[in-house]
Parts: sequence; C-alpha cells; structure tokens
Amino acid sequence: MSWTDERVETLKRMWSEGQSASQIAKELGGVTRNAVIGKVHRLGLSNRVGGAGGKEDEEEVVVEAPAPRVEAAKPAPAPEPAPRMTEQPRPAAPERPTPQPAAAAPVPSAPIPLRKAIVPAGQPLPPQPSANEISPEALASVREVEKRARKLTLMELTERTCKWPIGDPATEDFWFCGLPSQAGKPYCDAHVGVAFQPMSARRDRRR
DNA sequence: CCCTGATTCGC
DNA sequence: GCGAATCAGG
Repeated sequence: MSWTDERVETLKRMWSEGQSASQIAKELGGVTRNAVIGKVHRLGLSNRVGGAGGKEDEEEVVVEAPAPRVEAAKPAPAPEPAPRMTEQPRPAAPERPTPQPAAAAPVPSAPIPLRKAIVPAGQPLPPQPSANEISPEALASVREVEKRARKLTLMELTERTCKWPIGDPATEDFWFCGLPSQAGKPYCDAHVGVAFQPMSARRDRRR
C-alpha cells in the first residue's frame, strides 16, 4: 500500500479528529500504526490541535525551520493542568449512568433537567448520578468526547473499550462510547470523570 | 500486558 | 519517503 492522496487525506482527517495512530492504521488497512506515525511526522502534523484533553488554545502552530537536530534538546516540559481530584468511586450504578439526552443543555452550569426518564420495568434502580452534581468541566468533556465516540454495540465491547452507554437503551439511538478505556477502568478518561468523583465534591454540590 | 506517540536508521 | 524496531511513557 502506498500513500495515495486519498489515504493521506483520511490520515489527516482522522489525526486531526484525535484518532489514535492505531485506529487510523486499522481504518486505512495495509499499514501499521508505526507507518501512520511515521507519515504523520513526515507531514509535519505531529502536534495535534483539535484534541479534547481539556482546553486547547488556538495557537498559531509555528512550525519552526527544521534546524539541525540537536541531540538532547527537549524544549517543552508541558505541565499538566490537572490536579483534578483524588478519586472516590461512586457507591454504585456503574450500569446505567445518566442516559444522556441527544441534545444536552448548552449551558454547562445549568445542567439537564431530565430525570423524568422512562423506566421500563419495576426494577429498583441503583442510586444514579444526577446531572447536577457533575462538574461542568466533566460534563463539557463528556459532550466533547461523545461526538467522537466509536459507537460500539454491546458485542463489540472489549476489556479495554469504554463501556459508557450513550443514548436511550429503549431506542435505536443507543451505543457504547468505545473509546480506549483507562487502564483498569471501565471507562475512557472523560467518562471516568463523571463516573468517579471525590466525596468532597459530591457533598459540596449537594443541595 | 494493554495502549499511546516519538525517534532512529536501513532500505 | 517509508516503516520496523525501538524508546519512553500511561
């Protein structure tokens, strides 16, 4: 396989969408993730811009002249802004975390009134997270990530795909996130963010 | 062990 | 230019 214009285009698109090199390689077929990464570098788009990892500032990506490579030059320390939280798993309800309505309220600080939700059978539901006790940042992150969800079906889930359900199980608009899950966790980063919260945060938000 | 991207270097 | 091997990290 060679890098036809079309394949390069797909590569560029997926890379800018934040897809991983291995996912791109799988999509393209006939190449390994190494090939993809190599190409990405040769194309000079190693610095992803359209990511989700919190906030990205629209910086002019000034690609400096290649400059004769100096060996031990490691310029960017890049401190992570995430003191986040010492996590405390929710007591229960990994199963049905807040079914997200297709259109969530645009304002993060005034979350979703929903909660009239349809409950098919008379099963006593486990304590569920109510949307209003999830941090706005986490909610925003989740909405962002759900656009990128792989929309897996139940059968497609593996030990390391995010199992966060999206949509209404009673309808066809239902799938699982499917993005890479955090090591040892059932969810991806964004969904871990809403599934697990520090006790203090929960109390503080309590009304 | 699963995964990620980054780098090197023979081809 | 290409990408396997390797490195470094989560």
